[in-house]
Amino acid sequence: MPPVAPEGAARSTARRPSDRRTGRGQATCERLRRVAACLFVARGYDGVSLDEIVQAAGGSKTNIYAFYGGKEGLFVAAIEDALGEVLRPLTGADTRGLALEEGLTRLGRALLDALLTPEALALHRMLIGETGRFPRLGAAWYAAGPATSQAAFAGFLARALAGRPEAAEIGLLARLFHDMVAGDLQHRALFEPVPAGEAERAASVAAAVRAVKALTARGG
Amino acid sequence: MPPVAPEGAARSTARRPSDRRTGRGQATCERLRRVAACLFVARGYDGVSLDEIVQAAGGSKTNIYAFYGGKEGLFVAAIEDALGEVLRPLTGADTRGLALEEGLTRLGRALLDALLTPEALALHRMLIGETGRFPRLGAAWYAAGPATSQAAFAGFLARALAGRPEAAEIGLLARLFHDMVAGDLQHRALFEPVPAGEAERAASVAAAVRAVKALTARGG
DNA sequence: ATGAAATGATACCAGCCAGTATCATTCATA
DNA sequence: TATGAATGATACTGGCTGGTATCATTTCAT
Repeated sequence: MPPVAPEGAARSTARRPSDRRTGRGQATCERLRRVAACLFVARGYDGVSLDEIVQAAGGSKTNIYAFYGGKEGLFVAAIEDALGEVLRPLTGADTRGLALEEGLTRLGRALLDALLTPEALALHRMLIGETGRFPRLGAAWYAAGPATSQAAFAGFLARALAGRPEAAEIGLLARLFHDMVAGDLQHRALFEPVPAGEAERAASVAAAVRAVKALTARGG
Repeated sequence: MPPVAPEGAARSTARRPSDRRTGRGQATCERLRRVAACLFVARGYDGVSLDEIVQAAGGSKTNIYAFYGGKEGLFVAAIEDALGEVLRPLTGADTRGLALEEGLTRLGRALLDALLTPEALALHRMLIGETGRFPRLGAAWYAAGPATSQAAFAGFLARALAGRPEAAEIGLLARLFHDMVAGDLQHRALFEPVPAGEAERAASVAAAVRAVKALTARGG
């Protein structure tokens, strides 16, 4: 039997988060996060047990409590990783020097292809379901997803339109373009097994581009 | 001990769905469905236990197996009810004889108010999460929600524009209008605790209406 | 090298849950 | 009113889960 713990010290034998960490420990820690992200994204928080994660990743439940404090901590860490991973392509398109139509088409298509990825859809689905329990993750998704891509659209529009509309109009245009490109296809993809194919994506982007051109042809 | 069941008959004492149903039974059956809908919508399939439903609704687990065959059956029945309930306002707006701007504004606002209801948002969230397990329900939601309201928009546009654009363009316009009105506000509402207020709703509808007017001013 | 700390494997606990069984009670109907 | 079916209450089963405890093994700083 261990000696009685001094006043204020941990009274149980629960493992405290380690300060020093072994190389092996670091590897296990990352493996756990990667595997957990995959499982959590596919089946949600309640749908995955710690035993399953451990069995797939190696290590042991002890690690989860030592590294992440518990199931919730592992979940948050894993999903924050996945967020950055899935939405990275949103910021990748290079539109310097492109004209309005060409640039919007490229940006819109990049958005659509990123959002309709199976990984992005699964993550989106899961986050919507868990927003009640983990509000911070939902906010992070919105910030990294729609907010980011709308900002990218706005930046391009400001350049391409060379200040013709007022700044406030630019933001609105960007939002409308975003919704016209992605709204319906993403919505349907969340409920159907097979996301829209090449033809539908191109048509959706083309329609949105035509709309923006019509909206900017006169004063707005 | 019951006599040995004849060949092919139910071998266990599990209660078969009843053919005759008592008045009390009918009442319990409906109470179970109502209460279950409320709980399932709020917390999802796994988040609600049969014992909890029974405790809140009265009756007993026996009823659930007799009336609905099990948890899944009760879930599907309850959610199908809720679908019809929540999306009913979508079809309520009367736009006969209204001009383009006035009619679109009224329809758009009706859509937005229906979609941003706490009940609709909770149902939407939950359905997205359970689509993997219950694909039929997701399809039913899309059909009763976006598809229905897009059809309503298309019907009005066809009347208000008096056949000016071709039919194919009408459908596209309706979809774009739907997405411009609801896309961003609904998306945000799914992740934020408080949905958009009066000012934002009016602004979103107004922007979408202006866009449609601009798109139809010339040939489309 | 060596010993304290980090890590791994495993068993365990308490609680929850879907589904079933059993028996008491209530209802519809003849 | 009498009777058989429908309904209600309750307990049980088998399985799973998050979290903890225990002890063996590995790592790494000294």
